[in-house]
Amino acid sequence: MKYSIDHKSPIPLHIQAEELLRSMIAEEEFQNGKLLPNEVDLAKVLAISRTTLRQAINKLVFEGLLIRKKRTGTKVNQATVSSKSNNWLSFSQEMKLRGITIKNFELHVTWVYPDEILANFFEIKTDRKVLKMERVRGRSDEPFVYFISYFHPRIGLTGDEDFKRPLYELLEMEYSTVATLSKEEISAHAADDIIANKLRITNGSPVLFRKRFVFDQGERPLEYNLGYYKADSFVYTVESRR
Amino acid sequence: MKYSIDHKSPIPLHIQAEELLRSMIAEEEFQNGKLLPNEVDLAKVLAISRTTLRQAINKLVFEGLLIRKKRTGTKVNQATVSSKSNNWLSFSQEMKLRGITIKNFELHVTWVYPDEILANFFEIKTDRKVLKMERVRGRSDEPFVYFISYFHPRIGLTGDEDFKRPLYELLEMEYSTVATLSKEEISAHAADDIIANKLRITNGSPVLFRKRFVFDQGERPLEYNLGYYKADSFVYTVESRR
DNA sequence: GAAATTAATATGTACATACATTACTACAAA
DNA sequence: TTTGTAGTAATGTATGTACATATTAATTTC
Repeated sequence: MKYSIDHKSPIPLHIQAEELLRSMIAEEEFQNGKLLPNEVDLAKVLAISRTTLRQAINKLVFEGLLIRKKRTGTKVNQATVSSKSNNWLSFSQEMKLRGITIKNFELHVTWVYPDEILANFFEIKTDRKVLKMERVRGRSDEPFVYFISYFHPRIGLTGDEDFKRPLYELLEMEYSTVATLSKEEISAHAADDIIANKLRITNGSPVLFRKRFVFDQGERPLEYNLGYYKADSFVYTVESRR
Repeated sequence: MKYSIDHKSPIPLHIQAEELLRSMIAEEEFQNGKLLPNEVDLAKVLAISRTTLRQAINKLVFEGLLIRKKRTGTKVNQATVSSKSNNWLSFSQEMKLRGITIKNFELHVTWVYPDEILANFFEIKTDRKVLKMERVRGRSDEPFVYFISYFHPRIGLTGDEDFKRPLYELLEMEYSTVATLSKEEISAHAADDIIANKLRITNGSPVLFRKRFVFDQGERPLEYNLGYYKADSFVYTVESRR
């Protein structure tokens, strides 16, 4: 069986089902509009109840990844090209979901002294070094984002970690640190020398700038992240209700 | 009983329950952190099954309006209350809050035929005219945003309204149309001739571009709004929790 | 051949039920 | 005072079942 579910695992079945559906979604044939197996059959194959399967599907429908249609079936939502704000997929996962393979152009990890702003956010003194990570990423030979991240020393990162793994997974698995709250500020800027160079664009070109403050469960500061996106390569979507 | 559900109504019970929860959420005491009735009891009071009630609660939890906690209960997510409602301040209110007085530079109102995209969003034919509003606003003698808005003919705007009043107030008071859902896309662009001219910047300068789809209670399309903000004059903030 | 009818098939709604897990409370033991 | 333990109250997980509804596809009728 290609897909299967472990009934003995402590991980809830609907979560397993959700993960499984996500990997199905990532597959090319479903990306191209092929219908997923119908609920009754799929539930039978996975040996879970239809209710449980629907719980998993519902979540993805809500996220906008799947679309249901009566008498027809359920398929991947092709219209959803842009990302949802409250979905916490990491950058690479997000891109993978859209069939874009990410290439890392640069990856520098160093220890630096924080400036005033950073020390203030982390609630530490400026003589305590923090881990800084710089990263340029993009598709094929075209970089489109330049990230700078600072991590709170509390986490316990050494700098020798495998930063090619999804970041939040790394933090969650290895350092039992879970990012639960993020405050972001988005604005447009003109690229300065450094950024223009990293993104291979001309000085003064537009970039989307995202500043991100990430907190853990206890609302303690975790990460300070700056992202410079080449214009038109990134669309930020927000949905709000009152 | 204050809250109740009509079992004879053709509207699904879980939808009725959802609406009911929304009105509970709107109440002050719950806004202030009071726990909702527990699921078992509430289901009993409403005479629906716990499963059905959970279906309704789940949706609101997904939306981030409610937060569940084991052994404690379910309550309104206070973090979203503040930031979300902030999001819904109108432009001039928002600016007033920051001590900036807004000046209107241009205000054009015309009737135009919608293009394909707009007609599709409004779910109307391309031969039905819609109201278009263009606006340049800023502080003292410096314009910093160029808005283009299209309004659904259903609303009943004539074009002779006083558009200097706050927009959402106008719609709510005079046309009993309440905007409840907005989907936004934010990206960075280079200004073209038209935009550069409106904002008095040079061609190719960075602008923050915000595309906004606004819906009413019934999720029917209301307004399509394009906003071009001069770089550094506008920061978009988002807060999200998982 | 066109229009109306019927059947089939997928998701949609709803219930009753059971046990698991989490985390708070209170009390007892060390 | 601290630590352990049992009880309890809430949400979390999961199943089986039944019928409703919408939409496509096939069939019959005109």
